[in-house]
Amino acid sequence: MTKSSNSDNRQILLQTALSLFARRGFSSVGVQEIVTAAGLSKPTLYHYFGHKQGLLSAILATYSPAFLARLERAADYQGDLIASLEQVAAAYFESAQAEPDFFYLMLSMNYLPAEHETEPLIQPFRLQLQNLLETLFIQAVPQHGNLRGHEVFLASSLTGSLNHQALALLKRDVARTGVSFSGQEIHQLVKHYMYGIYVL
Amino acid sequence: MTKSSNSDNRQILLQTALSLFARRGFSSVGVQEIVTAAGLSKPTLYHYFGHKQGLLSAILATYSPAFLARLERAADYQGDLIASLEQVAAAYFESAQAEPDFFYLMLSMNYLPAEHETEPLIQPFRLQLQNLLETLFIQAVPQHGNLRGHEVFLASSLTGSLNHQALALLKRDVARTGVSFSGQEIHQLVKHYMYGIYVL
DNA sequence: TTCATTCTATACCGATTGGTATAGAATGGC
DNA sequence: GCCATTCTATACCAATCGGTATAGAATGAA
Repeated sequence: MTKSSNSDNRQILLQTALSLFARRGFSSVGVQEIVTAAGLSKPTLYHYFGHKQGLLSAILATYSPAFLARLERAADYQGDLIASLEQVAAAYFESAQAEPDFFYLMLSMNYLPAEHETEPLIQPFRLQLQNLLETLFIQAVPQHGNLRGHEVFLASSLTGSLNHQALALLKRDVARTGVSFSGQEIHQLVKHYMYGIYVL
Repeated sequence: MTKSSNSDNRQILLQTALSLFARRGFSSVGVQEIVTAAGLSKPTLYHYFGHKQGLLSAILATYSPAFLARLERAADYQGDLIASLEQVAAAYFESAQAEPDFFYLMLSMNYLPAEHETEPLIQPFRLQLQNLLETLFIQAVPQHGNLRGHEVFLASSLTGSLNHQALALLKRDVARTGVSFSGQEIHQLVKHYMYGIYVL
């Protein structure tokens, strides 16, 4: 190599595309629109990402590791399931707050049709998240024997609640600068999840 | 009027479009692909639906009333919240089973970005569903005073759980002829929703 | 300096996008 | 029969789609 990589433009393209995809969806945003918004040209984009899907793939590769790592730390089980769940919920909402565009993109991709062109890209992410939560519940089985055999259901149900709650908050706060997730919502969600409706 | 309407082709186009939208998403399916799959031509489609969005709008107008009416009947509160919730969950899954394409389309549209071109079409549907469930919880307040003030959260959380559970089942059973939702999943979901994890 | 390599833009490609102008076929009212 | 209306197809529209051929600018290694 004789020329050091000028990855500034790569970053600009990545951010611009993320913003547009998160707001209007992958399929509805054209490559020309991305490069125009970024103040660059198509060959630059294709130099760094190869094709349109590669751009989305790079977005996932850039943001999802930190997201999943943070959740994995939060899901660390130390004998207190409630504490772990509250940490997971907090990490989930805080990640959404830290990278709202990425979070929104993940959220929408997660519910896309099975034969959608982006499904192969989101599937590993979904599986990792599901595994992460299942592992937490499996670890909690010794203290909570009644969980046994329900790990898949519990992980799926928790993800659904977190997603839908986050969606409502994102749509509600769409006009503000930052999305705010109060600790109250976290406690409410976890308490309801653990004890049902009678503790609300 | 001098010629009675031949709405067969209208129905064919509606069904074909529904099937394609449910499988690959609204934005990824072109008008030409729809009419080719239906064995018709573009002017026929534009005669009945005006534009591409009108086609999606007609799909919603055709299927959502029955879906919501069925849920409304199921959500009828007779003093037993558990019974109502089980009826709602059963109605939700049975509707998904009865019209899997429509259900999948609703599900994916529900989590699309706020500025997606189809958001105005799905918003009324989402609000009606949310209202329907909130009303149920409000009616249950006299018997369950601790619910008061949490109706919005509970309706949102329930929807999220139902959606994510339905998604998992749909993806799991994607290859089979019909999607099967066992009564076991319904009981599990409602019991967990009411009493938390300790009854599983 | 020379040269290989990286990066970027102009201009273009064929294919497809949503949508339509035109005209003809079908059909019911009269 | 005749006419109005509904429905449908061929052929077309400008615009955009994802992607690229070509060439030049920039830069580091030698």
